[in-house]
Amino acid sequence: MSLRHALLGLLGQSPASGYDLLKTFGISLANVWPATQSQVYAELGRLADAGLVEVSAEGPRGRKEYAITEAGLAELRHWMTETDPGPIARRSEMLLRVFFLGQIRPEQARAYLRRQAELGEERIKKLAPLKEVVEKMDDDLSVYGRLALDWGLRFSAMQRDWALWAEKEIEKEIEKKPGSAPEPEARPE
Amino acid sequence: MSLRHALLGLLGQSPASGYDLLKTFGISLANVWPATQSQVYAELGRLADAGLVEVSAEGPRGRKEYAITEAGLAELRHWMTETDPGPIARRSEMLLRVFFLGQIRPEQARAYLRRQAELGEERIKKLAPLKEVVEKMDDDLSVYGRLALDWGLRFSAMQRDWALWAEKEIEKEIEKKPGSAPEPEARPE
DNA sequence: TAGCGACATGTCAACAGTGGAATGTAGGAT
DNA sequence: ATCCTACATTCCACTGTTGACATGTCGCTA
Repeated sequence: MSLRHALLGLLGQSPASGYDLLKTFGISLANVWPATQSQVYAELGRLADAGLVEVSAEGPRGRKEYAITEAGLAELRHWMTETDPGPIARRSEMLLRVFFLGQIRPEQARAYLRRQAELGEERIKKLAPLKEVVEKMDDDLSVYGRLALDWGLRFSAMQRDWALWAEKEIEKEIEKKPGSAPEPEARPE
Repeated sequence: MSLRHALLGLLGQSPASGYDLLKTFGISLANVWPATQSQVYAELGRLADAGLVEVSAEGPRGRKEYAITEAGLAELRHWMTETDPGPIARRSEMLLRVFFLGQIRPEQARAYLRRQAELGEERIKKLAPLKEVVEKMDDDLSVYGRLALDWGLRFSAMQRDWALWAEKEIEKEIEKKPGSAPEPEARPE
């Protein structure tokens, strides 16, 4: 139930409407905690019911600006300092497939890993330019957004290096026992 | 909907009952794709309805052993070779908090990152001994389980190094502007 | 032979997340 | 004056995930 804390965290920085928050989820938080409209508006309602946020202003078009309350701040700080974040990468489709690599032809398995290395490399290329953009943002986001960005960079590099290494491992395995390919492949039909 | 493919992948290696599969999810797949009883039995039923698996034998206690069908194999191979895995780490509570580190006192922020470094280190210590265990398993798992394990090791090391670095970055930030701590902390009442 | 633990499946309620549709308003440009 | 775009919220149906509960059987051992 961390969407709740994501919203509290955002409102802790400054009051905002659901619409504003949604934009943030679409940009800076998109990669760490995506959320949809339906989720955000619903959770804001629940948060208000619980007294953790309150409507601080109403604007045109029915706009409701929410601000965090004292209780909300306390909850936010408690979450940040007293509880451990859950496991990082609960599910990974990418790794799931690795377990089944023995069921396709070795060249296909190698291609898969090569592709993962490429994806890592691409991600680095996409993230790297953001570094300068983040540098110029308002102070908190500049400092902490940079930390998150760096995590992404390191992660992608690790992914790429691992995939490259893994591909070589499979190569070695092929040389060890050449004739062990599983049946040819789904027939064209 | 990758639980479906996880089951196909497992049944692609050898026929098994829901109970058997559940044990696998509890062990080797626990870290890449956890699943509960309810999910596994329900999905097996759906898979059978779709003709991707079939009951290959019935045992004592109502045991139903499922085997993958030709259609299932085709679907498995298609998934493995023709489709890209979804994004690796969709949500990360750990990184979400990083964005809000400016809202707690700098020492608390540093403590958080130090803790993340520790968790990475602990995870390495827990995973490293498994290397030898995996080495001794049946062939496919030995090769591919090792790849997955190595990913975990590299990931944890990356996490630890990043957190250590990030902590130093915050330290630098503190020195730059000393008096910027947000209000004291939730008061003890 | 009684009982226990492992085997084995099935069902249910609740919640989180996804995607889309419906509805309407304000403000700026033509 | 009109129209378009961005603003802004609400509702809904569907799927995936969790955890708990219910139910029953087999095989070993005390």
